[in-house]
Amino acid sequence: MLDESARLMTVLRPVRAGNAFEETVERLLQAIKLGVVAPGEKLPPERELAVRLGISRVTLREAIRALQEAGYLDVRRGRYGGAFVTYVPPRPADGDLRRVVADMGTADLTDALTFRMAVECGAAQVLAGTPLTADRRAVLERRLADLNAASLEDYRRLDTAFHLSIAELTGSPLLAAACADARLRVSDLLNAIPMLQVNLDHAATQHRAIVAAVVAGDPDAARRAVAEHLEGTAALLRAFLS
Amino acid sequence: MLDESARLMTVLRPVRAGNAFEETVERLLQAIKLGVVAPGEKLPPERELAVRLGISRVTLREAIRALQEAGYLDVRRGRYGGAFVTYVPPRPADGDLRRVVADMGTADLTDALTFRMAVECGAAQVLAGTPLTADRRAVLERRLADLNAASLEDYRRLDTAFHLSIAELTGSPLLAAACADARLRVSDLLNAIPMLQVNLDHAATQHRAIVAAVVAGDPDAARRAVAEHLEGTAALLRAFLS
DNA sequence: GTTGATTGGGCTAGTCTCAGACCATTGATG
DNA sequence: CATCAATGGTCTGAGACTAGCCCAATCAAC
Repeated sequence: MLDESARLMTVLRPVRAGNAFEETVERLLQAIKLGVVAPGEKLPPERELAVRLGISRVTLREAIRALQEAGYLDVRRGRYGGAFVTYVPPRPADGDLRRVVADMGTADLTDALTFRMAVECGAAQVLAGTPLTADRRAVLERRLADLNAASLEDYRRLDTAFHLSIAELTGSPLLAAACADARLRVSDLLNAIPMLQVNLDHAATQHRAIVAAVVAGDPDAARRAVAEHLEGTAALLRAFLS
Repeated sequence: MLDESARLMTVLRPVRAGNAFEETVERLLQAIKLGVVAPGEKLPPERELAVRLGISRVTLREAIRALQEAGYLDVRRGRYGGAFVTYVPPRPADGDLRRVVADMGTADLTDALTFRMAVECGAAQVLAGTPLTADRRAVLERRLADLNAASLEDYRRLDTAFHLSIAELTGSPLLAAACADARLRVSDLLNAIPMLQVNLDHAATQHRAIVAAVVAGDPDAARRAVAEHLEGTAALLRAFLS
């Protein structure tokens, strides 16, 4: 990765990650696992969703059927029907984390963690560096409050919502997409980490620090706060690499 | 973008940017415009390139033919033949910038600038935050020296190389790809900006500051140095939005 | 109940894309 | 000058994907 060919690797990477079906399954799984569509809610109607995803309804339906058979969705016909999310993130059990880490491979893991660190810090910095309108500030503080009031059941979903809103509030779709992508790549890991009260308290303090720095308009502090927050996760995961 | 639906927009975005042909043209144009394949050099052989891009040779050849007809490539048959890059970035003329900005639209422009700011600052921060081996440090300083010694003809290409090596040196392919993507989205803009000596001198100072901060292992300073550097470009472009 | 709007289910004809094989050209090498 | 390896040029049959259409089920409203 040190020589001239690094950029060839970067730019001449695969144009498509797989076929349309696979990519669609992946994308829907994103929406479900990131909690964009919460358990009990339903996906948009097939026709609308197909347009949004830029694929045909046939392909979308194949993907939905795969997720249905895998137990993520419950599809019901007729008016007020739809594809309802049944997936509830399982409570992490001992050994889950080690298994997930082993499944990913150390290279992908460090790549994902590095990527997440860069884009989330960048997003926080950018957001802190621009004047925050009152309503945007309200959104951020609302997400923080929601997260602090969350049950264990909802915690990961609302944590995701909080983190992603930082990127969304910058107003850059590209940045929001990058952060969503980064989050997804570590979501299996996060779901496998036991949620201990001491860790949650620690995270809550860090979340408040992030919001405070953003509201104060201090890019350096925002960057540091996010970095510190993510470093906690990274350090925990790195312990499993040795 | 402030409500719940922001994440729906983010996650349920199009699965594919277009058909395989269009995406391939775009990707090859990246390689050419970013100077990954310099003028006079040739692309890898079709068979190899098709495998790398994950597409069929037929589709790749259609893309190559399009770029040939558009004047970017000169394709020669036989041994030692290949698709040679003929494109040389044109010297910016007055009015180019205004036209390019108008073509992009203000929304896409601010999106691209914001995205670039976030990922490049994030990359510099990450790189500064990890111990730099001697050879990696040498690569970075080599790129800086190359850039400082560049002719006007080579400047943009080597500037790209310098900026991208920061992301590449983090060792994260995802981050490298994000930075390459960000750079590409502003490359037409950068190419339309007249290269004035005073600006080049200014940029050179900032580039040195970035390298110094990275080498010193100071993430905050690195982040600030990159932010300041990119802010110059952004400010110049924003002037065309009013 | 009947109706009507909304939603999933399914079919078909046509286009895009692919894998693989074979042909044509070039030019360094012996 | 003949050879041959590397490279672009071309064809074909199969599979993936799409657009558009109509059918079937459901359920609130009347």
